[in-house]
Amino acid sequence: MNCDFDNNIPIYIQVVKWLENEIISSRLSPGDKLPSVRDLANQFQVNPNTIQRAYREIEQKGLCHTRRGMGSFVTDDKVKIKKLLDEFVSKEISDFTDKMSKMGLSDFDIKKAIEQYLNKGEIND
Amino acid sequence: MNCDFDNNIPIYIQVVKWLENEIISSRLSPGDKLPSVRDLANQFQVNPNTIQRAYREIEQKGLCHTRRGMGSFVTDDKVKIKKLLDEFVSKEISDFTDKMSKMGLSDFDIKKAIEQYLNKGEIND
Amino acid sequence: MNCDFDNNIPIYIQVVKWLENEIISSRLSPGDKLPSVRDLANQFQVNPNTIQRAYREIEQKGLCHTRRGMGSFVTDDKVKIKKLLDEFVSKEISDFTDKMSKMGLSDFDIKKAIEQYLNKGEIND
Amino acid sequence: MNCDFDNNIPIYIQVVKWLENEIISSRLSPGDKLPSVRDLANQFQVNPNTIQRAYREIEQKGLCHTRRGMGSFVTDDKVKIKKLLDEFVSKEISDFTDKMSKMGLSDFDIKKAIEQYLNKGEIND
DNA sequence: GTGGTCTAGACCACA
DNA sequence: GTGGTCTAGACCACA
Repeated sequence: MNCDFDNNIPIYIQVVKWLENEIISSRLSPGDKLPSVRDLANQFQVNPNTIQRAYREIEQKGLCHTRRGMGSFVTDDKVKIKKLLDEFVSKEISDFTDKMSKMGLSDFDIKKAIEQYLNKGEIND
Repeated sequence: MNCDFDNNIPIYIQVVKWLENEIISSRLSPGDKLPSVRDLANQFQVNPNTIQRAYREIEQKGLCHTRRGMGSFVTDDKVKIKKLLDEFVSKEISDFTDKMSKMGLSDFDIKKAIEQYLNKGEIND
Repeated sequence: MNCDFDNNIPIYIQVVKWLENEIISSRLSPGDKLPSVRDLANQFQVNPNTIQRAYREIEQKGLCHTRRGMGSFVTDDKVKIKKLLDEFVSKEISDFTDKMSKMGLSDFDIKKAIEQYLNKGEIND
Repeated sequence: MNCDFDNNIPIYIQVVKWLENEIISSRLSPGDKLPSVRDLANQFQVNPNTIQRAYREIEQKGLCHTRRGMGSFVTDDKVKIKKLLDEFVSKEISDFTDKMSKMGLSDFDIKKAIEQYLNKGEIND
């Protein structure tokens, strides 16, 4: 994240996305404590209210639960997390291939472009 | 597009993206007349001011020019359009693979997932 | 309502309850425009943000939808409204009779007490 | 009670309500020893300070008195308890019928709904 | 320390 | 005019 918010999207939405990302990618595990509202506000240099709103949203989605005075914790529902991960990956793939198709790339072009991009990375490493 | 705007992003920005897309994908060719502000406002069911603003933006980017009383026309600068297309494709590919990597997919996983998705489409067609 | 909030319950929750009440009791009909955020804030003498939060909650519950720049409108889903009314009435009745039972009143006592209370009203009118 | 607190109301207030309820319903009789602060804190899984505060409140209302080293005891003032019971019942009845009226139920509807609800219980028992 | 609510007020998007 | 986001900062509930 590194605080580089897109100015055209509400900050709290971007924080929601970031938190969901942390959870479904397992960088935060079930039961883990999320950073405190104040800490994250400080880290991202935004108002605590903005962070709080983001936390409220992901709590409503059932991705975490809050214990007053103690903090917020990632849900223990591993099935839910897995399902969200699968949905996320599927959606990204279909969005990506759709965009490429609209730009005139054939399926073959798409596969080739991906492979070239990934191989380039391998050589660089 | 189909008028399904994301409520969290200014509509004029989404219209800009849509117009750029039309141009760099060659659905609108160099020299083609863009739809009139009124028509597009009507089609997207938004305020003409919003479309106006989008047109102003892509004109500033040099993607179109306006001729008084005649309308707006796609730039004739094919090199510029081609360059934008290449940049767009590169950016989408790197964004996509980055997201997949962050979700824990290896390069091999990514290629496989793409292939599966594309093959599925072939069978269905 | 008349602005007499219970100090022990968050104001926005009380506003949510009030709005739900207006809708399920049909004092506001499907499609009706809700008061503007600013107007209601003024009427209840609370901060617009507080009212906005209440509106956000009932929108999430599907009781209204918001059109930017135009206002919020009661949902057209009459079935949903009817269902909520039925649930509300059932819950109030069971809560009420439970409380009365816990206070030692028999079913007969409860019926009698209700009748006496209602008849008293009739005579007074 | 069963520890299912409403998160939107201070817990100590909910404990006060619960204790008053125990007393005016005669589940706790005049002179009876109230549970110790620690026991109740343990039973409700809340901080002892919270229970302490609730006890202070009902002591101020004259519903119990504390004897150093012995615990808290329900007041012996039966008249006071009876009066509170009557007030409670009256208030609940008028609140209930008011709510039902606001939902558009006539007096007849209210009586009928109560009777149906109570009869249903009888059959099930 | 940690979360929750609320206010006053700024500024933006859209009609 | 109408809704939406955000900030700075106060004050409360709970551990």
